[in-house]
Amino acid sequence: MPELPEVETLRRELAKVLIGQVIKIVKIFWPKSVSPKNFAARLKGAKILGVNRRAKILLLDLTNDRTLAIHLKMTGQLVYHPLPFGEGRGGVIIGSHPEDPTKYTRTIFNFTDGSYLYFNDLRKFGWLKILSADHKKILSERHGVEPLSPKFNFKTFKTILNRYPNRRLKQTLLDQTLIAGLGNIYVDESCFASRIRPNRRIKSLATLEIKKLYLVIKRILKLAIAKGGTSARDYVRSDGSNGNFVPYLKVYGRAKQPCKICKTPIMKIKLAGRGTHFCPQCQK
DNA sequence: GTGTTTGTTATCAA
DNA sequence: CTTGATAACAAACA
Repeated sequence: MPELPEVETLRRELAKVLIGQVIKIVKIFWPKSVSPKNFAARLKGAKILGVNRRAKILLLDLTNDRTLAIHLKMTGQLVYHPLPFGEGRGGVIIGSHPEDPTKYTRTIFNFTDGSYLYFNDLRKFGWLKILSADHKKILSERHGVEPLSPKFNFKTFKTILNRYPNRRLKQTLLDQTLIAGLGNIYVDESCFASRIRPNRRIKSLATLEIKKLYLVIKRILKLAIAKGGTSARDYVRSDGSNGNFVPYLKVYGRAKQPCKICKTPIMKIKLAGRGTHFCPQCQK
């Protein structure tokens, strides 16, 4: 369930270790995850010039004006190993580590300095694509505003919401073509923090409610990034460790548990096809 | 065997 | 065009 804060955490961590790396070997264990067909051959010898993010997609900018785009979907992981197994690490040969390759490792990148990047993905929904500059632009244009960019101001947000006035709030917040990067966790958390029920129709929202929602979306995303993201299930950081945002979750994954504000049991319903958590007392 | 988990796209229906 | 629902992708877990 990597959403914006999780992918941004990975982007920051991987930028530190991947920029300047040259790809030596690519091993593919699940070919359906990658494209085009000559994926490995195309990447061999490519140098990583930049590590960026658009929506929930990680973008490794390469030489030759190509970009390796990575979407983790629900269960994808990117784990970086500074040194090959059995070597280095203080000269000590060590056994299995939590971040070692698993039965869910779908692709391995080996760099010329001996380090590795693993793409793990239990459910095989994630993908890795080599994009031309044109296709990268198309990909970007398919997505809406970045909620942490200066372009995401209150006026813009109101305009975006009003695009579909009859939708339920949650459906619009999840719509990647309108706002890029929110997923099930941060939508539920933002609705709670703004005290708005996620099933409210957009057109019923008061200006003050929209203002509150606008502010809490930015606040929650920033805090979640600062904590390294939410490891509710499969997501891990680039060193294999967990993110630290779970203790800050107020409704997501807390069905039937007492609301942290009023003690009322958190309700869980199905909305926009997704499990949706809210406090029936605090949220109106 | 059943329902649930979720990001995204496709498809169908009103 | 809007909206809502469902399936598909795939695997694990209760």
